[in-house]
Amino acid sequence: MGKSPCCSGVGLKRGPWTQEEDKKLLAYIQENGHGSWRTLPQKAGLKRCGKSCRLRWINYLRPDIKRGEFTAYEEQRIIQLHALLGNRWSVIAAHLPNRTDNEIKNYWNTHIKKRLTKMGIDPITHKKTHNLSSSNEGMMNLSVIHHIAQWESTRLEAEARLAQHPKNLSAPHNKNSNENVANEDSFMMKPSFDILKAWQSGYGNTNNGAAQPYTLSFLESAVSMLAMRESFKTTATWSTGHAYDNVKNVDNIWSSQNDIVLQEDNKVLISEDGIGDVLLPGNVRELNIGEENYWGDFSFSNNNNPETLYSVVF
DNA sequence: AAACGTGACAACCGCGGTCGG
DNA sequence: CCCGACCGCGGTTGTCACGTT
Repeated sequence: MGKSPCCSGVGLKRGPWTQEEDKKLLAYIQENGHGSWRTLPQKAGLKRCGKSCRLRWINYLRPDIKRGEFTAYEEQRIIQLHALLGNRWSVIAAHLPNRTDNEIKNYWNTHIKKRLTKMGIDPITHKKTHNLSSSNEGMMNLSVIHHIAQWESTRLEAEARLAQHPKNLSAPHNKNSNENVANEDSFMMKPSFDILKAWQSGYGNTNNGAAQPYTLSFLESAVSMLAMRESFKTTATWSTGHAYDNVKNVDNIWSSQNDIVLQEDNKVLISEDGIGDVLLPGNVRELNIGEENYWGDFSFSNNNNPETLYSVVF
């Protein structure tokens, strides 16, 4: 369409913003709103192009932006959303309150991408790329296997939903972004949120130093997780006061709510008594989590219904 | 202390979609 | 319907801070 480059105008400033410029932009928008970005710079007394102003506002000056390090919860959420959505940063950002798409994109490129690669996971496809040979091989493999299984699961579910309701696939870059997100929440995003519930109870320790338990939820998956089942096959009777009371004889022991606690020293305490909440001496197993994969993963299956497999993420 | 390398992230660029005349 | 202006997105680059040699 032959558009002129936005920031090539004569006399327009480029590069890092000064405090003075920030003040001018902030003051103008707080007073008048941004209106047309094209005309804003002149009105605000800035020698910048509208595009540059918009970017500065959206990615830096906006008052509702949350800055600082990403929490483990946010990181997990990014990974899961990326597995489902790919590089649709704006959609991913819509599900991480107060984070910008640019910030998430940068964080992905500089942190998460490298970590996944190191774990032997292709950050684009979320599939395993090679065998691991680190000292944490066992744990790393579990993590990788689960990551892949989870990705496959979300992908298959999303595809199934798409096949059932193709017309519901909203067009990208909808002008009305809120509407767009709402559609995805109720439709495309559902599998992802099922998984994400696992992290919603918080992370690590509380302010007073007490261990904070996780609230776990489970995603039924049709994906074969044989490798993981073999690794952790221990038959135990499982009975809890929680939502899965009716499930007995679970292959693996990690199953009820509130009985897994992540400690600061990268270990996980697991209650074997199935009571949850209270980790009684003698009924606790200690489990090392790989140095960087605090999404250390486990699954268990229900012997009464071998077809039903669950994934647990913490 | 200087040069160099690396990581983090802010900022820019070009493309495609949307809207209004 | 067409076309140009505008906006928003994702990929890429630039800049700075910090660590290492």
